[in-house]
Amino acid sequence: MAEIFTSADKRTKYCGEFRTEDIGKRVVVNGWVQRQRDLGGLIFIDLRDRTGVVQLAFDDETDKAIFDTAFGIRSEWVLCAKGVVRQRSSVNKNIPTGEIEIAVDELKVLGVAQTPPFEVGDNSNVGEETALKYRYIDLRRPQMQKNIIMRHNIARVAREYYYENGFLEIETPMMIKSTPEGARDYLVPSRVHKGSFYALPQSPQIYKQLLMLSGYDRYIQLARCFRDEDLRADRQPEFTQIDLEMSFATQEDIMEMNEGFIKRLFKEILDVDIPTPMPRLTFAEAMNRFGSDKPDTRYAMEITDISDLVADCGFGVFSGAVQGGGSVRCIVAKNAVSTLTRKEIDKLTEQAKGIGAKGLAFIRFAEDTPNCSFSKFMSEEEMAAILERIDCQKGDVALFVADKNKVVLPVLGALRQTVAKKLDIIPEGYNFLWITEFPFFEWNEDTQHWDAMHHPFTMPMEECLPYLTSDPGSVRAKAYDMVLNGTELLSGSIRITDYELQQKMFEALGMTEEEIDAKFGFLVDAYKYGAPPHGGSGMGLDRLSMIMCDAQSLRDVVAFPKIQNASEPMSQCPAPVNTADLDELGIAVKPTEEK
RNA sequence: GGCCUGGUAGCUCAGUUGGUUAGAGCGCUAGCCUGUCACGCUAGAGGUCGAGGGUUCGAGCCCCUUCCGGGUCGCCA
Repeated sequence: MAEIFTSADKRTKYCGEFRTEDIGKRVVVNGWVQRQRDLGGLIFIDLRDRTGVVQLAFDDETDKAIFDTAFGIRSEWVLCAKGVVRQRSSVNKNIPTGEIEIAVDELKVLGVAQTPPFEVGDNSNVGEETALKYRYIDLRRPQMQKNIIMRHNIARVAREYYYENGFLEIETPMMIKSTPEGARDYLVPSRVHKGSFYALPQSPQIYKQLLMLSGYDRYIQLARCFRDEDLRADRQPEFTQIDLEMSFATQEDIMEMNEGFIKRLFKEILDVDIPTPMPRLTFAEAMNRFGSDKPDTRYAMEITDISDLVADCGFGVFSGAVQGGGSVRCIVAKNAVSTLTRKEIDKLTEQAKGIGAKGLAFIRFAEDTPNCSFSKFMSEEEMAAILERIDCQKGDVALFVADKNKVVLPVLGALRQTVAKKLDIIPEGYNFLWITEFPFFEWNEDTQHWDAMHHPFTMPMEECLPYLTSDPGSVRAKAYDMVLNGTELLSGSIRITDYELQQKMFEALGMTEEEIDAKFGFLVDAYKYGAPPHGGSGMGLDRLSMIMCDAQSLRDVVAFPKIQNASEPMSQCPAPVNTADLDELGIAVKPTEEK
């Protein structure tokens, strides 16, 4: 039975904060039992809170009743202990409080605990399934507490920085109109308007733009966003964005503002200097050199084009690709022959096929003569020219893809990542860069029309305006992504503020007058009443936290995350609701088909 | 929806070619122990081998179906 907590039981300070200067003081501590060690006539208890542990000591000086209580105490019980801080007779150098202990003379059990399903210590190694089912226990682990506190500090620095720079924090609605573009919306049924639905926002995009029209010229929000799409290690259906918008600002201003935040954040939290301005690559350059619009530039292994060398060679796969308007390109993994065995190359081939390549050609330069999958189709001169172009030497492995550029580049980009991980050549550190000049349009094979790559409110680059309808594929946008170690951390753009141009963009995207009016009528109207030039960005707080915590999954930096099927193992949501509630909403659920 | 991968004690895992009674570490319970700190020592409890079906004299292991995780592709304006 738990004892009652009174004001006299409040902690003097947190467990992890006691030091030698507290010796001799009478103190109160509150916390959870990390471990009880019973040595016979002597009992030690490590008491834990979010700052660390402190040792409670019970010995022959201790009152018999208290000693007996301590004897029965088990892991994860919640205690209030009072006593005098004293020097330990044997110091534990591994913990900050290791020089002292508390000689307990009063002890209250505030909460008893059943044996937990897993141990809370940092050495515990629990599967995610179990951990998430008992997330309230899992969150007690020091590593989790560190991560959650780190995330808090990132949010704190964000608010401090942007407030200091004149940004206003303004909340935008969580119940908004569903827009069928882009990701699937989470829908919220309306009781008052039966058959009608709100949507949870995928981002505050439209509302923050309207705030610019209203004159709140620097806006920030730590905005919750929702997307009903499949999960990944770095993708949760609900996530948080450091969302901002600036009026009377250029693309440069917005990028600088974000760089300033990152610089300050990394200095303050990790004491790491991030050089600014950050390097920049255009989208086209990033694709050509790294095969990705979010390249990890901590290592090289750049893509080389050998199309001109093989355009007329005897290997049909290569010459055919080039003559068909595509290309042949490769990456070279230096000193990789021992890691990239034939078996490993076969695996890479499977990966390449999975992403759309028809196959993978290779040179494996293990012996004096390179082992090459296509050398029999090549003359010696052609082979020599290729080896020279790509700088492939003994010990190296070169991987070639031949196809349309749309296939070649992303496949090599993916292989580059996989190979770098296998070779373990990715250095530690934080490598930021900007990707700019994204294409405005993206051809959608399924619907056979152009989609907006970023979103339809993005400003095209001035020099591209003449080609909006004549050559949409060439139109680039004033859009920019900040990339950190191969992760897209931020995405933003300058917005269209001319409603006639906006109208044109909607039309170029194949939307009819009626569609535009139905979906974005109010937005188009708003821009008729005096719109300042503006733009903004959204930075993924979860991803940023993940990288700064050196975590492998968003689940390590989100307090109560969803698992891969978008459910939550602890509360077991989503869950069916009863028929009466559905009736009130005017909703009937179709029975799932019998299997 | 596709592909890869996993499911054995409360937790983390091992389990050979199909062969007797399925193991280890941690945790848990009990006893001993006055300086531990991942305390130590002794003993003990604890199993629907995810589920169902099949092959076999015999299945944790092989086959089929299915459920549940994880990763990834599609998807994520």
